[in-house]
Amino acid sequence: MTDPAWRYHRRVTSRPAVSLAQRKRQLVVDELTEAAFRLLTAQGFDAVTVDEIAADAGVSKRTFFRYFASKEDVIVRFLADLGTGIAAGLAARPAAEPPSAALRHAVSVPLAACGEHGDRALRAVQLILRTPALHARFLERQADWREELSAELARRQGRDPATDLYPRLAAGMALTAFGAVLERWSDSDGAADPAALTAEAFAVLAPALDAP
Amino acid sequence: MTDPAWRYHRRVTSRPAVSLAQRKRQLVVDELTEAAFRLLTAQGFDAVTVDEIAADAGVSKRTFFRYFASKEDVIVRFLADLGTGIAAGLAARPAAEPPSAALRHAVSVPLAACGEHGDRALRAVQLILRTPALHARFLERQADWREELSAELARRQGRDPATDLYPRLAAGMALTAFGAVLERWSDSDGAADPAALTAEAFAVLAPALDAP
DNA sequence: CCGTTCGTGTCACTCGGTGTCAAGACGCTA
DNA sequence: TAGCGTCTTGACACCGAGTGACACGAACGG
Repeated sequence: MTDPAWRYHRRVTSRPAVSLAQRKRQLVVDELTEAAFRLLTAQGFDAVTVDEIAADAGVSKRTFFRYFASKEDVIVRFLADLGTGIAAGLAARPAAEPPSAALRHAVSVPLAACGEHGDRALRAVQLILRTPALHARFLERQADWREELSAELARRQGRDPATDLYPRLAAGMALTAFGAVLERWSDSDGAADPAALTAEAFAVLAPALDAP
Repeated sequence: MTDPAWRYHRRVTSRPAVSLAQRKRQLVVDELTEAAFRLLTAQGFDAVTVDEIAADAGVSKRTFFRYFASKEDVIVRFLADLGTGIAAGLAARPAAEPPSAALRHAVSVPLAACGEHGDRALRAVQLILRTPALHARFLERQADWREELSAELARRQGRDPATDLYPRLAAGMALTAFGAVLERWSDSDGAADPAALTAEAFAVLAPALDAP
């Protein structure tokens, strides 16, 4: 799950690039995720038990918890994985770029990934935003992203995060924008353009983000 | 719990101002909250069961859940109740006041209440910020506050929340400041001054909050 | 004094989540 | 090909959060 790209590797030598065991593990992950999505989106989060998801995927409940930390994890990971690269995305931006533009690009990475996945990502977002338990877990993840973003911002601008509130606030603002865009996108059933919404949101935040 | 002021009413006629049943209920709430605080702060959130809290307060587990929706609720409610008035606090500010100042005052209300409760509030905040399960629930509450704040901001400025991102973003910024202040206050073991931190945070946000 | 209402404890149950263990599949080596 | 260690799995037992049902007793109203 950490690097989905492996799935497209092809065996070129007598030894496979990825082991059989790895492929089997990925197969189970996919099957479980698929089953969870189908059942949860159809019947609601609370109406489906972990046993049902596991049975639908053809494994035991115990095995489910060997792959996912919690019932929420199956769904949240879908988005959460997208956000892990957010701080790295910021680090990749040129140092001369103003914070508002750099942060906008960093946040656009997971947002763009959302758009690509199309229907699956949209349903995940809608399910998360409408289910309190999932929403809570998602916010927890966002708090982790905020720490990373904050640290990277402090490094980038040579600020001391222990005394200076700016990095923490700027990271929070960027994620506020992220959340707002996700909400609009979800409410519009995918009709709204995430990139346009992001630009609009950062236009509002820019005066504070780029203040001297 | 919705109106703690009743506790200070005194009986002036032959009929008590509040019924015996009400006072008994409040007594149970206090006892349960007290027990939860003592046990959870001493041993950690996961190391204490609801049965233990209930037994310590002299009631059954079933009764605990008649007063609190979940184990997290006992602690989170402590802060959550403070935040319910945030939107009302904003509504009470003069219409001519710039958003940054109005929001700062609105957010200061629960923050000031924190300072008054002294040690109890500090321990609650520290427990919440250090316990993932509690943190998640707290963030959920904050999301509720954000909706209220957002609606009140839209009303206040005559903006349409369906098309205009500003109210949603401004509310998010205010709560980002709130969270940052809480974090600093918690990390400093109560040494930092919430009011000063709040002023500092809103100085950063003001350019975006008050932009034309 | 009696019927009603309300709060409570007990019991039984569901479900999320974990520890343990034995059995099977795989890879390596002789 | 037989044997051996490693990894994954399912089965089972178990804990704790949370809920529904019911019966009991105390307070309230007539």
